[in-house]
Amino acid sequence: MTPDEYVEAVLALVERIPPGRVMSYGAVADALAERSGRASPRLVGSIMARHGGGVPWHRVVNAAGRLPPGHEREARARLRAEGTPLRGDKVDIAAANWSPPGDDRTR
DNA sequence: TCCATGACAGTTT
DNA sequence: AAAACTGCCATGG
Repeated sequence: MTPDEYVEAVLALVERIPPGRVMSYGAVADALAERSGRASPRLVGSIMARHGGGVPWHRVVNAAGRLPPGHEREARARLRAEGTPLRGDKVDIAAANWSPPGDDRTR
């Protein structure tokens, strides 16, 4: 799989995240690992930083529910507008965690 | 080609 | 419970 397609797959998955829900970078990487065979949370993060400009990146947070550095304010505002379960300035992962349809592991 | 860096995660101290 | 350390894989210099 070429890097470009990998990026495309990540963006596609992020776009599929329904409003009010979020996914951790690790979850995205894991879901993608089944198709690409290789993935790491860092990669997803890097990809989002470089190509995340056209997708709801605010629906992707790190495992701690922490918002991306430099965009915390914006992400917080958007998440709150979408009804995402927020715990202070973080996302309530336990309640907002989402997995893509077709992924049997969490089902 | 090798070294350093990065919207992260999981484990151990 | 919080902080620090190590592991991950691809990209940039």
